[in-house]
Amino acid sequence: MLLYQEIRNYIHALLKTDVIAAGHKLPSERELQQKFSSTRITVREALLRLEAEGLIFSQKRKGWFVTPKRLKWHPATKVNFYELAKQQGFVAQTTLVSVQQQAKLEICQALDAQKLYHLQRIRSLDNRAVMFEHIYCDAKRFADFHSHPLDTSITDIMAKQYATNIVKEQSIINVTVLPDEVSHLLEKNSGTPCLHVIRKRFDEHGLLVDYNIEYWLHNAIEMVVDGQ
Amino acid sequence: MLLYQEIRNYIHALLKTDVIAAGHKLPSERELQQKFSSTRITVREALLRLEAEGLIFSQKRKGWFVTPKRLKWHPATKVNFYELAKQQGFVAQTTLVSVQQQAKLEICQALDAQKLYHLQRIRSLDNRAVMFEHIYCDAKRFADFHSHPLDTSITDIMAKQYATNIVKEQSIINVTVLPDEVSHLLEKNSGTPCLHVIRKRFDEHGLLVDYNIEYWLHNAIEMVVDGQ
DNA sequence: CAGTGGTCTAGACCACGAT
DNA sequence: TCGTGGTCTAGACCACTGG
Repeated sequence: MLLYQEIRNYIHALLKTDVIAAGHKLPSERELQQKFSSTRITVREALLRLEAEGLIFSQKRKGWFVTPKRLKWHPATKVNFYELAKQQGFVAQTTLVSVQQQAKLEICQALDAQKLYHLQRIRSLDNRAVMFEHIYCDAKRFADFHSHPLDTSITDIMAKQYATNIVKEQSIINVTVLPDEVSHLLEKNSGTPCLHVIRKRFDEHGLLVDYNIEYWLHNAIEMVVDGQ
Repeated sequence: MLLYQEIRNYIHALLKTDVIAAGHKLPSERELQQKFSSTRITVREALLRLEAEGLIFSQKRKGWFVTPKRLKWHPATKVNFYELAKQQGFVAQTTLVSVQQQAKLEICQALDAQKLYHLQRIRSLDNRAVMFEHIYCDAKRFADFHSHPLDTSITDIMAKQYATNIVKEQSIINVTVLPDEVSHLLEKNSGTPCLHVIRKRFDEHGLLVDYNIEYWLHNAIEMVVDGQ
């Protein structure tokens, strides 16, 4: 049996038997190294695989922790993040990182807009940052958008303040790693796995309302897709 | 700038400029080590991140290769794998690994069956194995199932031979790593990232028809989900 | 057979966190 | 200040691939 597999199995067992509960800290790399008379490289081999598996995650220079349960997420239905989280026993939070007006060519064309609002937000579950998103929408259609509380539901603001309702959406989802700017914002290491989601939402006339790029930590969600 | 980031950027550039085309081999780890006056550990740090990103993959002891383009997959619609692949310019293939009759308790209950057919199959695109699946269905409902060509479309066989049509399905999707048995079958390393899909399919009476567990290489597909 | 990636040892220095 | 993980060096042996 490979050594890193033994270490992996050992930690697996710790998690399975709830010796270490969700959110709690694992023994340090050096402790594990001693326990298995090995080296940090080999210990990290095991830890990185467990991270890829979604069972543990690291916080920069703080340690390795057990991943909390995943949020069940329905990418095919327009859901209110807070509602969804609450139903599943999480406390959800949204932080507005920045609001800008700008004009990214490709997205302007998609939205048929001259100028864009560009929001950047972070979403957290139980105080754990799990998602970063860019939201782009037409600055003309949503005039004075920044005067609304943009750390709440954008869908609600669009519906109530701009009589704009989302009736259709499309998501394109890839497994990849966080871009370095995003890993920095989420206080993650470079190379952290994630789900990259491009989400387009349309109104009743079939017009594109907003264009969103989301990065979800791969271990924070479970997707549920109903079909046909 | 970190050394492994430099190596990563270097390879990024090779891919971006098509110096190395999809499916082709990267320089060996030792070549890269020399080029950057570094060590294999650091080179592998870069390669593993590029793998997590989905840009390259390794074949055991053969080398690192550039990932071909991803198959666009619609988990919310029942699709014919061959059709889908063909439309996107891939040659698809299915290999039957095993057929058994058995009685796994949990799945028997879900299917309300006494005995199950249990198929194991591998699916390939352009001769690259990209998915492993378990298919479970009621052995009584699908009597003599094994007498049909089980390396073709199960949906078709059920429709044509058993007058059973799928009208609804649900998928639960998680990002994780291949279980070791599966990584072995797909000739992948232990710890290879994947999408783990549990797919349940129902007939017009709302009865569960089959229960599938799929493991897709994370770099082989892109999910497209339409909503509302 | 030589070359490849997979695994492993035994160290080191650093930035940052907790205290 | 001390412990943490993040990065890096300089080697090694092995199983397996390919010619």
